[in-house]
Amino acid sequence: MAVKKADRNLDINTEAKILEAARTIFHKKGYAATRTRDIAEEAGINLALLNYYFRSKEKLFDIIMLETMEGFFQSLSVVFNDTSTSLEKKVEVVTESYIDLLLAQPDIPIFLLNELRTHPSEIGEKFKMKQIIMHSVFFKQWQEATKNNKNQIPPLQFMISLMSLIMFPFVACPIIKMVGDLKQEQFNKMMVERKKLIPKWIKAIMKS
Amino acid sequence: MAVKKADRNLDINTEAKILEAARTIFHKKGYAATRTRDIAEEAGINLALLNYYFRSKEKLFDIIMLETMEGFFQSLSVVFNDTSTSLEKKVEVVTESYIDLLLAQPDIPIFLLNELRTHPSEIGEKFKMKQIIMHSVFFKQWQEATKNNKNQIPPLQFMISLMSLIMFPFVACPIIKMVGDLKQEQFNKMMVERKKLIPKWIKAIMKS
DNA sequence: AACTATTTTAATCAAACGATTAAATATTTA
DNA sequence: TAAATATTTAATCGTTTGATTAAAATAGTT
Repeated sequence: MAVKKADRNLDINTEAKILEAARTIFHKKGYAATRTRDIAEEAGINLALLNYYFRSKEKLFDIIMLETMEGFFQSLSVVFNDTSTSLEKKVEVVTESYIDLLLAQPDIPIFLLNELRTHPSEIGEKFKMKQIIMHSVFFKQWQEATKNNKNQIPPLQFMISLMSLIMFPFVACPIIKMVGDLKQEQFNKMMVERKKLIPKWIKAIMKS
Repeated sequence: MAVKKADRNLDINTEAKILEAARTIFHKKGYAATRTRDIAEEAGINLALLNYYFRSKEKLFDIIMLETMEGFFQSLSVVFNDTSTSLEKKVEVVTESYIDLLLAQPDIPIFLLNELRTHPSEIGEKFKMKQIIMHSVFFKQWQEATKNNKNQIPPLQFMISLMSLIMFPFVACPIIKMVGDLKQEQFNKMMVERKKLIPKWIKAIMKS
């Protein structure tokens, strides 16, 4: 009896196990291609248990979706509103921290983008992304830094480009590996290289 | 009777109608979220007819997938191997033609990327993308142009960045619209702006 | 130990979905 | 025109899938 109790405590909360399995499968396959039975199997539990804890596939998905978006935009918010760092430093920090994040969890961008495309975004509206990004310290610094350029680059255009350079390679990973005939390890090495390249390029763009 | 025949000729080939409907729905929802009944309804035909013409959902999908990839990479191949234009001109042409393509069919990049992620790529291997891109005139010109730089940018890194700047905004369209509080029309206007911005930025990067 | 509440399972339901069949209609060919 | 072929439909089959139910196992409490 005592042993059994110890065993139970070892393999975490059942709820947590289900959530972890759901995260894995949803991130990998997306909502539509995911079967609740897959999640149950991955979690090592019965299918009925999943519905007992989370009522429905959609409710479970909403939790994962919300949690994923939060995790993804939080880092951005923190870095962008640091009043103690320069614009250039922010670019370096954002680039480095996001590439690290994506190396650890490469499925997240395409998961988010693909689900936001299909699911008309009830979820997305919960985030005050507009507030977080458009009124950030980063944005004010950018406008300050480029106000003397003849052709000032619109802040949103700049923002989009920075995020493109950081995130797109992970979204396009399968194609890049095909075109460049790379294995996962070589691909990752390239992404690490980009931590240095992207800030350089951004500086070059700002001076233009 | 003559009238009926005329009617029939008007509404194209039934096969073509089904293909067009399949293209629309698959591009919009992806394979897993698409129901064959949706395609039949969109095409204005019976469900059985779809299977009569194309045997199965998967066979129909493969046709659309192949056709979509071909269309998407062909333009690239043509521009990249034009021996009569300069490197800078090629960047301009690629940027402009691809942004035009994506303004007309904005769903294509995320459709392709998402399907390539799930479906282990039997399809992808049919394309000799490596040949097309890595041995293109464009690549040789790039290496020539940057060979005197202290830190030569690896061609594949450059290629990735160019494609990122062009394509990612369309993939991230829903988020960008949320962050910038934009309507579709305003978003499109921004993309048109980028036709001029991206070649400028690329030049700035090349000089660095 | 006895009782209650919680957790887990096996079995099953009902709807959704891809696919098939057999028959009807239209078109082409002889 | 008659026979043969191609096109289209209504009805339905068999699986898959999300969800439920009722009962068993376990944990917690007195």
